[in-house]
Amino acid sequence: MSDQRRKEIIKSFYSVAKKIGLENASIAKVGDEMGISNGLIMHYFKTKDDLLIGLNEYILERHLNMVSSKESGVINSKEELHNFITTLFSRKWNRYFDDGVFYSCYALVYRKPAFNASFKRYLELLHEVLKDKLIEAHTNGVIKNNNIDEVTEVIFALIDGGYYYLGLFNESEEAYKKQVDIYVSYAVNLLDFNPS
Amino acid sequence: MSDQRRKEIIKSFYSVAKKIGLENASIAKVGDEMGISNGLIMHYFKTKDDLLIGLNEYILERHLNMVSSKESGVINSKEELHNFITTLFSRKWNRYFDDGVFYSCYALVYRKPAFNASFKRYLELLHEVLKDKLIEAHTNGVIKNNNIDEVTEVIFALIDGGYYYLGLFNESEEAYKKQVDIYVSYAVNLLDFNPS
DNA sequence: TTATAAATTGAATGAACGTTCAATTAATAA
DNA sequence: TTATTAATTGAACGTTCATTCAATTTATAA
Repeated sequence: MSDQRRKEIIKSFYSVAKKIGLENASIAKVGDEMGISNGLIMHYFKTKDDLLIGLNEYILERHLNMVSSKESGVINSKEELHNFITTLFSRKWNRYFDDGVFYSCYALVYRKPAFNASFKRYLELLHEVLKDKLIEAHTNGVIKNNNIDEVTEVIFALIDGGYYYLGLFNESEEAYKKQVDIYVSYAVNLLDFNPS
Repeated sequence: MSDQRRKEIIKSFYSVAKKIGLENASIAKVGDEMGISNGLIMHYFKTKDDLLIGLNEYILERHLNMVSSKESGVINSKEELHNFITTLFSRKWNRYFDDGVFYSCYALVYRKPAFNASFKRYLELLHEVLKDKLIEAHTNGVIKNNNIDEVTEVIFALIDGGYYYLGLFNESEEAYKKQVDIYVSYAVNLLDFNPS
């Protein structure tokens, strides 16, 4: 099956990029990692750019799936919503997920239209996930704020900006956790909880 | 003068990276751009990695200087503070400043300790600029909120997260401006202005 | 079994890469 | 002027790069 091989190649490309950086990940190294010839990779991807686009889509889809699956539960209480938002701020994602490769892909957004389109779609879907959760929380009377659209955007700016800043620090430091708490508490404050 | 040549080379490296991406900017291309031999570049930078580190420091210093110089005025009114914060959210920076190259550098933070240290220092100084402004505004009775440390961090998360998201959109779109307004208004709301 | 298609190989291509270095030119000091 | 140092050249090195392709193996269908 051709689609499966393509996915295998993308995964190996990702694994190589993780180790040595996206800018150093070459076709030959992916071939070595997989124990196949470089010619075979070129058979499934016309150019290296195609492979890169494939990797980008794979990464974004993977992240989106992880976030979506986390939110399977229904929001019926302040605690549940608080937990969900805390999860969004956490760095546990990057265990399945390399921050360096991710930002290397993001950087391409400014030069390669395919990356821009991919990222845009991904981010809009990601925001949708939180938005749906907040709507649910509002419907269930957990929160009072009904300006869900705006609050979603603001919370996601906090998430992304916080992630960017905290990428410089060590997760295990006390200062790291304190900083996350600040972000989470300001995010939660926007929601105007009903007394429970 | 040796230091000046080094800076010239870094600037040309930056200029090449802007055009074709940091990952494609080679020593030979920088030499071509400057009309000098590639050997000369290696004379001023032992390795390409040294040149990359030089570029990173140049970019961050440049950004920091631009923000610092913007804040020369004293904050004596709500309007002045509002203007300053709006400036921080704006994308006018990237006229002197390539977003793609910037994020490519940031991505290296996760693999190269020198980049991590550089970025950390830069971001902490950058936060300091806003913090000082807010302290000033508080001293001058413009704002009441005296939890300046936290508010600074939250506003900067909004700035960085907003910048990240809006990088996908066209600056001239109406939606872009609306989104910036949301970020700015939420940032300003944190400050608890005195009636003027 | 045989014919056809798909998957895979691996060598070859030319270009570009970072780096080294002996040779040359320009600038500075004695 | 001459001696010394610094700036600069450009060819050469060995490697790696993405890409091409004819040849071969493996799978599928008739």
